[in-house]
Amino acid sequence: MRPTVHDIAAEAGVSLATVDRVLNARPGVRRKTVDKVQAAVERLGYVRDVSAANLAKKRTYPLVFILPEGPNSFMRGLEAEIRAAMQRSPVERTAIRIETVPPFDPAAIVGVLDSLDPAEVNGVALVATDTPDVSAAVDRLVDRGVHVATLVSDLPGSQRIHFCGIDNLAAGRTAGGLIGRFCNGRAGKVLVVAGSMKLSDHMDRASGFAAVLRSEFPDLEIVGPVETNDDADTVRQAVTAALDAETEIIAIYSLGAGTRGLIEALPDREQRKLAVVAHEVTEHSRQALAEGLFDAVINQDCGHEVRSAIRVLKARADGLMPISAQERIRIDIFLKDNLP
Amino acid sequence: MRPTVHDIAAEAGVSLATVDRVLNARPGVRRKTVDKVQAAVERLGYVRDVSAANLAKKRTYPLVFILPEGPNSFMRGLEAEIRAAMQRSPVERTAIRIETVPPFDPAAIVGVLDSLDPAEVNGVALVATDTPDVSAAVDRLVDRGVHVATLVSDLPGSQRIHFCGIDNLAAGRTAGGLIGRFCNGRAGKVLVVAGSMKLSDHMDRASGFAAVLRSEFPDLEIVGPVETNDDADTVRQAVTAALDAETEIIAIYSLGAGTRGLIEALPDREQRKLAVVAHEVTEHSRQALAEGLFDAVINQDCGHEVRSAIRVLKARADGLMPISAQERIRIDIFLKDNLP
DNA sequence: AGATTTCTGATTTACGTACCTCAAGAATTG
DNA sequence: CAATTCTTGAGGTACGTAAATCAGAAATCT
Repeated sequence: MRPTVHDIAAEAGVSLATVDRVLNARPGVRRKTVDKVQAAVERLGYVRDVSAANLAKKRTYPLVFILPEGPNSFMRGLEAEIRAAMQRSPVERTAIRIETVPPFDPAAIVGVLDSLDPAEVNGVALVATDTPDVSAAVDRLVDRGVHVATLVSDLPGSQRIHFCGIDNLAAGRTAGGLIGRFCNGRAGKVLVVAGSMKLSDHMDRASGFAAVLRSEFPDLEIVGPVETNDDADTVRQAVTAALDAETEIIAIYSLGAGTRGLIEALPDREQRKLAVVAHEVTEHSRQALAEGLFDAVINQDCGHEVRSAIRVLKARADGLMPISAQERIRIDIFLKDNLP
Repeated sequence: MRPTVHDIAAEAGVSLATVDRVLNARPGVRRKTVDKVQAAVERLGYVRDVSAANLAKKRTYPLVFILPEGPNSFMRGLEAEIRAAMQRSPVERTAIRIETVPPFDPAAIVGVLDSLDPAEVNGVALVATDTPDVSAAVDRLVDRGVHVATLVSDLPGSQRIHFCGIDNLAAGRTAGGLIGRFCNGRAGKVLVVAGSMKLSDHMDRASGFAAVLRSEFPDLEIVGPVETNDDADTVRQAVTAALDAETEIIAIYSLGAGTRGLIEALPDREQRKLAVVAHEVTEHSRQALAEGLFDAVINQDCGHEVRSAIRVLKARADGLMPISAQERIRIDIFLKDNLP
């Protein structure tokens, strides 16, 4: 039978109330007594029964998610996952609110961050543009006692407690490794299409990609990155223009969104053998994979990211440090052959 | 505030005791009353508070894991994950026992299965050889009222309730897609190294691999599969012999274990440009990837598999059906660039 | 109708933790 | 030394569900 607080009390030779004070870090216990209790906890291997604890303190965690509005499939998928988490609210004792802001609009994010009331909000997860004003607004919010985690795209200079997303440098390297191997010895140019260099995830992917090409595949030369603001039409025009202008392009790495535009711009498979790697499994990219138009798609599981963000924010609200090893989000690689 | 059993009782116009009888499927309630209560549950959107329920019924789930002994790194990793789950036993209310058997020994598995007492064991997860005797022993155990799940390698003909593992056909296809693209137009032979065709996971991988090569990369011809019983020394000898005999081999797909042997048999990267894809991230394969000796490693997260097995067996012990969509184990692809 | 069986209500206890109050003991201060 | 503050003990209630008992009501059968 696993030990209870009663067993700890008996073992330590103190009362139940004292054990409770120690376990919940309440004041009014002498240092020596605290040690006695903690020793007893160690000896008996006591672990708090989370079920019972949750039952007793019927605490709820008010959280806010901030993400860009607009047609971006990935962001809409992210929103769907947040809504799924809201469905689980009664079980997880969360109260989640979603705030959407215009994409690529630092000022809008700052506005939302500054409007949050620490009395009503326990934690915030946001998809941020990596700009100084957003960073400052995050720091202000943290100073006001709200825990902040970044989602999908990081804010490295800020006081956010955690980044819930993939290692985008590694993602870029992976794309480089794949494209390099898919081109397999052929020399030529690789078109890199990005959304915005204001986003740290796009920046990181571009860097990682360039690093691998430079060191491992020196015969491949990068064209770009072309910035498209993740807009499908812009992507289509940019890719079409680049393919027309540069006949030596043998591969494309699309590290942002607007995948539909990329697909529309791609020439027939037979005409021109391009190695294509894109990001995020969506309806469009899935079909492009299946049809052989894309060779690989790098994906981040936004369900994992949302769940991780909630865990981390809840843990911090309880004064615990998140176990970062457990919260690592993996980079998924999909070929047509392993599409779920 | 979310509704409680008391609210249900009031809403349905019955007593708490009756609500309890209905919710826990206890006998002694008229059909009409059951409907009334269920209607009230629907109306109020009642969901059982798992914390409170777990607290009240202090049930434990005795489970048994059966897996092969021996030096196989993957199996030892699996065992480590099971032991990690045992650490969580107090929280998850499980009582897990591990039984190891000699590898590739159906009779030993049968022996263990037949020795289990339904009174003491609630569920079994096993890494099975796909042979008729094991299948029959599983069916006997199921008939005696013990829930059985297969782990890593399936037993398709049996009455196991669930397979906790990856889609190995898709894994084989993925390997085919990767190797096909890595060879990129070159014609030649591909050596396939397997552990044992008694294992359904190895069978499936080989089939999926062959299917993709046949349909998408007809210039690549399969040599093998060579059976090695997952023994490193046998793998080394087999690969060395094959490479000596067939000078046209340009790629290797190792779909089983004994990865150390494969690494030892591989010629210097410079000498002979081989595309190599293997399975499972272990200490050896990780290093081979990092050194550029392997091009890709396909992995299954055995931590996920163990946790999934426990969830499934617990759910079945409570008479619930597992949500199969949630229990799908993903196929991980690792390059040197995205190694965790 | 009465006897019997089948349902239902009312009530209680337990699970392990959180959190509260009140009183009394111990330690510290002036 | 007394006055004060700090620690501790004892005891209680609450959380929502499970599981049990027992008496009484309702339905079914003879």
